[in-house]
Amino acid sequence: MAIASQEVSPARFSAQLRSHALQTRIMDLILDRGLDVGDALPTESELSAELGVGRNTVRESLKVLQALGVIEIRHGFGMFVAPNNFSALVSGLTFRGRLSLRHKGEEAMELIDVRQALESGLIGSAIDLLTDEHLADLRVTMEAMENAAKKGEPLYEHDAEFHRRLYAPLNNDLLINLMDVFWQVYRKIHLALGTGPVNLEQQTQDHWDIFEAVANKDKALASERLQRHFDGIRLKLKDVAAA
Amino acid sequence: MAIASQEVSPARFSAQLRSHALQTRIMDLILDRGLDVGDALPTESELSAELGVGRNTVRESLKVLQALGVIEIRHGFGMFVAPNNFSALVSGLTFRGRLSLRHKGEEAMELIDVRQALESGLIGSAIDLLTDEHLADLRVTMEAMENAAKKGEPLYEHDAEFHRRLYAPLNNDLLINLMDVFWQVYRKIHLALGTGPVNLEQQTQDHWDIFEAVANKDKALASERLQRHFDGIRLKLKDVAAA
DNA sequence: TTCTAGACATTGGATGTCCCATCTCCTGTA
DNA sequence: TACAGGAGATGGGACATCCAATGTCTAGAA
Repeated sequence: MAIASQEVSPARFSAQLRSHALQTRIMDLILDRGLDVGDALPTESELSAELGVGRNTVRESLKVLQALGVIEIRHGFGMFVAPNNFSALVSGLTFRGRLSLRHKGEEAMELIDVRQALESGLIGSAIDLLTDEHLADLRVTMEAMENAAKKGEPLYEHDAEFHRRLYAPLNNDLLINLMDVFWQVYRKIHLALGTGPVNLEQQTQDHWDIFEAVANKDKALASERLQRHFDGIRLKLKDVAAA
Repeated sequence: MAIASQEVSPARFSAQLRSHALQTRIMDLILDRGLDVGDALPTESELSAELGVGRNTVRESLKVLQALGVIEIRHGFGMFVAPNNFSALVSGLTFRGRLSLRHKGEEAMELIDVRQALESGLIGSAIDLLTDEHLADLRVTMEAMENAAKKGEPLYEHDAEFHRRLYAPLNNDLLINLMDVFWQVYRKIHLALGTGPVNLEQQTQDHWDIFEAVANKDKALASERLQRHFDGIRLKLKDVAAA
């Protein structure tokens, strides 16, 4: 079989393009059939037959699509169109970050720059759309963070939750996902470097300050305090990297 | 062979985790050996032997790493640590965008929001670091855009180049890559929708306006004009999606 | 010295086989 | 009747092996 003859089979196209083309064909198949998030894809064997390529080849593309967050593979059950989620990017970006830290750690700094720009740039819009409910959620998160700090527990999750909820009013999944990715990458790099001494109280106070500005709907102050928050993170990262 | 017995072989771990673990092992191998961008990885067979898994299995993970931009695979030659590049993300994000357009196109709008926040948020820092050389590059790009517009050619590439150069002073590869990804995704979605009527002159003038503000180092004005630029894009996208 | 053809190493792809994870449904029991 | 447990079907996971395709490098000829 292998009816690859259908296409002109340019043979000059680099293999990389062929591989990429297969991924595209599968994505097109999903779109053409009107499959939506949660819907099941054909089985590997069916895809292999329909696309005229071996099952291993199909599997390689499917794994890539899984890594790209396009589909979700459930062993023994089937494959499904995945909900939006960028967790896949974490691996790649983390690798980049760790690779760069061997040199000068510049790329890790770039990541902070992007986070800073995104967050301080969007805080104004977020405040515009902020409701009392959102604010209540934020306060709950802050209280949880404070409790954790008193117990000497790491604040990773609460910190992430705070930033996630801060931008929830924007109702922008892409943004939330991106920020989550950056956050996780930063955390992994930080852990890989070995955490320096952390001042839990200072960290909590920083967030309370931001919270206060947001609660008062003071856009300029909130933006400024976010800027400083990231400046602090940047300095800390520089210290750790130097050690 | 298949000396998987080395590890406890938990067998209870979901397959997804095992797959992810293999990718991580390969990345760790790269980092442990001190391989740098451009260096060659062991061959597929060697990896298969070293990691104690079949070549097909290794290949699946390698394809994923390629898709994540971690490695570069050259048919018939070998595999190498890839330079930083996020082009892989384009596929996944484009798929998301097209999927969302079947509904209300919200996710495409989210993409514009993120671009707007990034660009208008960072233009200030970019202007701070702007040199005459950067400015000259920008002017060249603008002149090329104007020429293309006069000939009625599409401005896609010049548009992308303009934004790329606008933030070149920041020397932040992550940012440039991200913006490139967003831009390409936007373009693909736009093409998939069928381009509506485009006003080349207006588009060029928008960019000249931004250029002027940047050349005058007027941060506030540049930021505002960038905001309006994206507002225009957003409106246009809404029109096309509605049609 | 320069160009070309072929050997070689390495990845690309196909097929078959077996294993094992998950779900479904049916049966037996309370 | 309702619930629990297990058998079977479905379908992905892993592997071995073959051959094809391709980029590199080298040896030989002009």
